[in-house]
Amino acid sequence: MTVTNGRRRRPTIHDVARASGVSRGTVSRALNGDPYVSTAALAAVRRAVAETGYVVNRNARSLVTQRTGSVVMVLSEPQEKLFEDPNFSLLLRVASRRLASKDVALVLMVAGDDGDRERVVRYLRGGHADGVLLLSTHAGDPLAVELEGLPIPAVACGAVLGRESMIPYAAADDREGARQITRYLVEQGRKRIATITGPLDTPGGLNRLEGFCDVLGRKATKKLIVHGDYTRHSGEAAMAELLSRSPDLDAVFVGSDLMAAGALAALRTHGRRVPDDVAVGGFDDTAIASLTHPPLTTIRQPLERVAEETVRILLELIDGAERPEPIVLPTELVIRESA
Amino acid sequence: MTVTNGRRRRPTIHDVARASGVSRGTVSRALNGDPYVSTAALAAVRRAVAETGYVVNRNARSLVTQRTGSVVMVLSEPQEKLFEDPNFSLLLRVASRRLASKDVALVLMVAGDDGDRERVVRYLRGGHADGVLLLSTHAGDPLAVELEGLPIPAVACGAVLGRESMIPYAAADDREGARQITRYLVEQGRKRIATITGPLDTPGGLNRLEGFCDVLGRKATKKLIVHGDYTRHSGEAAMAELLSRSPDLDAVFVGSDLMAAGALAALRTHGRRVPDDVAVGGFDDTAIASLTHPPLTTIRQPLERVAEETVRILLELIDGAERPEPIVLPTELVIRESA
DNA sequence: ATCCGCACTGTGAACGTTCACAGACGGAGA
DNA sequence: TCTCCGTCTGTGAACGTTCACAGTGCGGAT
Repeated sequence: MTVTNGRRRRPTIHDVARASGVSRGTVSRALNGDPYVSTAALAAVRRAVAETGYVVNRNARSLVTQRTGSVVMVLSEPQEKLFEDPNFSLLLRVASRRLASKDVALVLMVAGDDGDRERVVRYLRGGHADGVLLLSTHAGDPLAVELEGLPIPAVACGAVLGRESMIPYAAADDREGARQITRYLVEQGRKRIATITGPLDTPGGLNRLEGFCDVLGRKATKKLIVHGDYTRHSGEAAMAELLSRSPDLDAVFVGSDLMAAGALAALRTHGRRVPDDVAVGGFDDTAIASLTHPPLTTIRQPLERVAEETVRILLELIDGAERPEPIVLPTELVIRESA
Repeated sequence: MTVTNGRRRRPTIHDVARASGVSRGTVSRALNGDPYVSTAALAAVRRAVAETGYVVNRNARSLVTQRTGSVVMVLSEPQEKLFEDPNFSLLLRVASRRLASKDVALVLMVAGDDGDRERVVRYLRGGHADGVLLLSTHAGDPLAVELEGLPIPAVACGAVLGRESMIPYAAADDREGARQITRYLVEQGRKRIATITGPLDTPGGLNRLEGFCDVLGRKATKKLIVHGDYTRHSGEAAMAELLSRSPDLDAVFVGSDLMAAGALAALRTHGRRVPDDVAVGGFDDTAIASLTHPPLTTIRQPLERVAEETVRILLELIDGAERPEPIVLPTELVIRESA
């Protein structure tokens, strides 16, 4: 319990060995749960550790084990976009918790431009992490390709388009979620249903559009499909575009809550009542969904579970497991007032 | 440029030494910018590094230098609260960028409960980081005290109440910001101005209340002050409470945008028009502020600069600088429609 | 009585760096 | 010619672990 050490130096395993009257090796074994340690030795070591305030030096350990006990979370978000994404904090929080419980440190790196990316690769090539967690990686992201050349397991949170077979992932079932809400709009008797998608190089953009088309079939004409970039502003612009193309539309499925908030603003500007004239469906069920007027009917993603599964897969991979199947988790329709 | 190494083993400094025809020591010197290296040797080393794809092993380096090249960011947010805080992503992003440019890794740890806290302290005591960045640390957080016992510099993003003199920080000028918006409400001719504060164990809670009182003086009666906890829901409840206490109030300064969104909902429920009957002022200028109806008049915090300064201070401290003065940065009134 | 295996322990080497030290070389000053 | 100094280089030791190996002692089977 002696917290303040008289010396400047931190206690080492030698100090513990001396204090407990056993050898370095035995201390190491006791600390790492090796079964071949007598109960007497174990107790002595425990006491000595408490006495000296010893904490293992991970650097020294890593040096010999070639394991770092840390993973990197890479955000490959081009610009400040991330800042607008409320899902991110949650993902980060869950992952960090999960990893901490296994005593694995979480290093965060942002890979916005080429320089960033190079830094990430250098860090990983240097062997400073045991694994990589990929967040919001777009189709064609060069990082995904570079990662495959490294002897370090990588798992994505949400599929990396075009690399689904190379990089394992856990994700929400975007396509089925889009089907759920589109079906709901149809059941409500809506006849002319449009959609505002996210960027088509993201799974959320592509898969949700596909789900939309699955339900509407040939009714999903080009005229009723506009693309946004997940920002509120793009939702507003896309909605205006849709209204000018098809003034008689009576419903719109928007690929994210934030864009839906923008769409609601545009609808108001154009004098449409929601949901009377136009029903609006969102996606994500972030905090924003209940803040809008009217509150959004939307699709809840099981983000906590996505994060948990992503981490689980990565840890298993680090422990030498074989490449797992992707995990796709069900979504849920949340009915509020906008549809 | 040889990316794929025939062997499994990563190249070490010995490999570079062999490839460049100089000794280990010279390679090390060349890599670390020691002036006593001939230009010929330097060039040879550079070439060999490129050839072998060598990356320094930080563990080995740390082992001898006693420096890790990484800092920990600790979020001491009790529950899922963080999830609701849109400032967090921004802070994280800026800090991560800033540190990356100095080749310092950012390790993220959440300190929600005692177990978490113990883990953080153990990690730091183990010497695994050169410094600590504190985020949203409340007054009386035991972590702040424990940190003072460690030989590792810590800097807070936003003051740690009660420890201002012990833990350096950079923060927005909460008090003056609150004065700005309260003054604005007064200038608009509002007579009975209430406030909803954040928790008083946070600087945002305490200082903004003080700024409010600075302007209103004895007019700031207990009856017109209610406390929330930064959640939307608490803002709604607080507003209802205020309306029942003082039905004739004509303005309210709410300590955060999210709570203000809740307050707006309560006002609507009670049939008050905003800003006609009651003017509402927020604080933060997060994305939410422009999503509400009407959009919020609020105070913008210079969060990017706060993050930058926090990181700067920490890095200087790590490099051996003396304890610096706290940095307080000016806020800005953003006028929208709610007041 | 001898031998074997089991439970446990101690020791030397290795992991990949940096750092302090000592030495080599060449040119300038005596 | 000799010495000295400044520049540059190589080498051994150290950082704090883990791991493989080589014991030791003891109880039970032969």
